[in-house]
Amino acid sequence: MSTAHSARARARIEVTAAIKEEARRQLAAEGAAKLSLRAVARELGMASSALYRYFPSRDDLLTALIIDAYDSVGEAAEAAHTAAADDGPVQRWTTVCEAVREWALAHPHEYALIYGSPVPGYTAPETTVPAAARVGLVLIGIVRDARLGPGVALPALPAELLPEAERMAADFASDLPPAVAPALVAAWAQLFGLIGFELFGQFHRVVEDRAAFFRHAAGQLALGVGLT
Amino acid sequence: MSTAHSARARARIEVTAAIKEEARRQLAAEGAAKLSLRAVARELGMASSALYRYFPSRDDLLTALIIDAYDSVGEAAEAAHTAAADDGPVQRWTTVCEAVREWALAHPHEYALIYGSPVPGYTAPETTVPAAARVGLVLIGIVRDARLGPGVALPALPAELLPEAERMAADFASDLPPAVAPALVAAWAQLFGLIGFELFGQFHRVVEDRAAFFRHAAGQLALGVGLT
DNA sequence: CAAAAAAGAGAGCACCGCTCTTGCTTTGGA
DNA sequence: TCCAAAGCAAGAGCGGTGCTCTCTTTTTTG
Repeated sequence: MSTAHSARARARIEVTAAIKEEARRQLAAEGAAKLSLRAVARELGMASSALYRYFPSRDDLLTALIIDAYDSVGEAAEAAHTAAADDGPVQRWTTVCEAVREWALAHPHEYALIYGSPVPGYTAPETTVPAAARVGLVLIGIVRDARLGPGVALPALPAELLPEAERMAADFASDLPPAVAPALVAAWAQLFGLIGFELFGQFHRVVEDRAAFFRHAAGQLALGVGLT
Repeated sequence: MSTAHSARARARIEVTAAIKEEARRQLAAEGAAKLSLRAVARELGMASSALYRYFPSRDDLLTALIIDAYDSVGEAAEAAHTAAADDGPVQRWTTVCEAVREWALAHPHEYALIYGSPVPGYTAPETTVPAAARVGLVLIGIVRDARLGPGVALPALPAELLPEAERMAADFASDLPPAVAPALVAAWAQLFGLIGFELFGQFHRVVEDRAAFFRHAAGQLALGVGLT
């Protein structure tokens, strides 16, 4: 047996962590495109071939970084959520959105890795799903906590969207009215549209005071999901 | 002189077009990351070094493809706009949004090239700006044509956003009330958030009937910019 | 203690972007 | 008309990449 306490197992954990750490350094410095296994190995003083004992391919290393990035932004959102526990729903929503934006501005290459175009052959492994959901869960939680009654000003759904909305609600918002689910998903996607456009330069010469613009847009998103 | 009519100049234009065509083929087939100058040259039966007479670097080739992609999606939006000239504003807005979405679904790698994470060393040249603006101009035009009066249900702007909104309006919506400008930019970014999330797999196991979902979300965006 | 498993190291393959040098062809002015 | 200049194609080569294979060393385990 012995998965945990042998010296070799401990060393493996440490080396794996060191590889990821150095890879994250290079990712932050130069972007995913320039992340090189050989450079990581060089920096760690090991032969590049030895690195393949820990990550069978460059894509596997990237996948590990992707999961970490999802967890990192998820943690940022959760921390902002708990820190704003005493505020009203709209304020709480806006605070979480701003936390996500600030995480993105602080980690642009990591953001690009997870919310930009898929890097290699673009097959996001199933492993990343739970980590990817964390930000969404925080947003759902805010709406859930607000316990909006059925009378809130959410527009009626068109008939063609009704089954989809009920399926969505059953999946991840079982205690909320079905009309909320599509609005929530849309706001979730739109949030990252705003952040991505800012980060990737589409707001160049279009938006100057980006913090104020984002705050207002995030507040509007909150209204769109029925928060008041 | 002689820019146009020498045999050499004609050949240059043809070869340049052939290179871009083959590059676009590879881009569509494998994505920007796998686009290789050597492979393009190989496919065209020329030495890879000869290709550098036409594009001084791989990034320059990519930039040319980026501009073409912006023009392509811009044309799609404009065509949808003119085709829907008889519809009401909301319907027209939705139609244009759907045209952009369909272009993205048909050209995913091109979409990723222009709206995903910046590919190489991420310095979008100033040349791309006019092409990049085309979709936005179509959306502005719809709102402008709708000639919404000041009484439309756009929420009041917070004080901190007022100067920014006036600057925006002066820049690209001089004949519209200032409150429209930030709403328009936000809707523009959110539109690509919706499309990007669908295209890059974030809707996996979240949204099933994506066309219906998108149609509804696009309609909500129209309301958000004051269309009725 | 010996066999087995894990890990490191090196050489090598095929590919990449890019540069430099060497010839050949077209062009345009004297 | 002829000839220098400019434009173009091709080849060799440099340093880099991901990845594989083989060989040796180290650690774990029965």
